[in-house]
Amino acid sequence: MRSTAEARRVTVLNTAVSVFARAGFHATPVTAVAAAAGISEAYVFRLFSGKLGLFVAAAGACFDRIADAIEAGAERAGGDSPQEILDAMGGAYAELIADRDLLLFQVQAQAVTDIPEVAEAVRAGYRRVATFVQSRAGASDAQVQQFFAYGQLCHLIVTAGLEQVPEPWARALTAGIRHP
Amino acid sequence: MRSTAEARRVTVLNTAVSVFARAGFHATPVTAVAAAAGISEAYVFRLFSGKLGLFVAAAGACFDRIADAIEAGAERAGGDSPQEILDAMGGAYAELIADRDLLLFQVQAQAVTDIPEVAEAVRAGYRRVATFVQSRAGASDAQVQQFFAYGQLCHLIVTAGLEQVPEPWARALTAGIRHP
DNA sequence: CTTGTTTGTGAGTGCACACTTACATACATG
DNA sequence: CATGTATGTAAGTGTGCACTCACAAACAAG
Repeated sequence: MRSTAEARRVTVLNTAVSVFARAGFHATPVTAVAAAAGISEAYVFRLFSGKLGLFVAAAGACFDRIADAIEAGAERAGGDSPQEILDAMGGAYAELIADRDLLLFQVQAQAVTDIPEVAEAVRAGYRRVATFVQSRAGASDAQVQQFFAYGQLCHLIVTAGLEQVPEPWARALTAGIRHP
Repeated sequence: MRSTAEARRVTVLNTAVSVFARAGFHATPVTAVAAAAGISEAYVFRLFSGKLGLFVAAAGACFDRIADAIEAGAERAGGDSPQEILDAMGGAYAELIADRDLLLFQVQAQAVTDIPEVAEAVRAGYRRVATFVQSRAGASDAQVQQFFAYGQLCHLIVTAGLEQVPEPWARALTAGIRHP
């Protein structure tokens, strides 16, 4: 016994977020997650109820980390106005996704929402983040909507690699987005 | 000989967009596309260079249809101001994606941008649409950016099924989005 | 009708991968 | 030390799927 099962689950989940982020649910064999976590494939299947259970749990971990980062960002806001708090949250989010894993995992999760369990996990994640953003910033519906619209734009920018494209249209889409 | 190979390719591509849209690249067997197109799997492999070639070609067809719709929408704009033309384009896009296939295909394509050929196809698609929107509407960079940000928000709304969620946060995110 | 070309398919082949089972090893407790 | 329990794995098993190949049927042209 090197570790407790619960501690293993936590480390496996964090590596699962990173590994699933690259190639997505269907293109990522459980072996890849197991190898990255340093344990055997068989043990992953004992820790989680199948590949789907692992992915859904990883989605939970992903949104947990996002919610925590946004919450911490709000604490560092320069002022009390909704827009100032939203900007602080956006900045914290931009810093968090600099390593791209959390952002890409969200994209991968949205791509497999034809699986009901995944769709519910995605809704639960955005429910948590959206309700917190709205209540903590005291922002209007329109401000919250804009916050998430530009968040989703980041998904396009990163997946398409637009920050590497020097053409004018790409510069227009990436303008003002903090180091994505 | 029932049809020419070129005509077959066109019909296969349009069915491929619909079929890939549902479960994505890796979870969709070529058999599924072939069956939906009413031909054998073997013939699909003769018409296209492998599953990846089929998917990339389908991406081209997808963005072709989007570009055409936006172009047609611009013609029906109520006025000449950039915002009016953008609104007309947005309306045309909203109508087009009512059947969800084109929208979901974009999501699936963005999810497999770890494959370089797909990433390039996605960039080419958005390059075409973005440059047209900017030049045709005469819109500012910020207006173009906003146009695409809210377009990407539609992806989240549809994949997560937010239009079916009666809770306040979901209403905020979907407010003003035309029948997604 | 014969020969050639294009359209089309049935029947494989080989491999990757989700999931299981039987077994091993560490640690705790009496 | 004996027994029990939790952690961990090696070695399968079965299936689904990308891709191929040998072959058939339709059409064209001489």
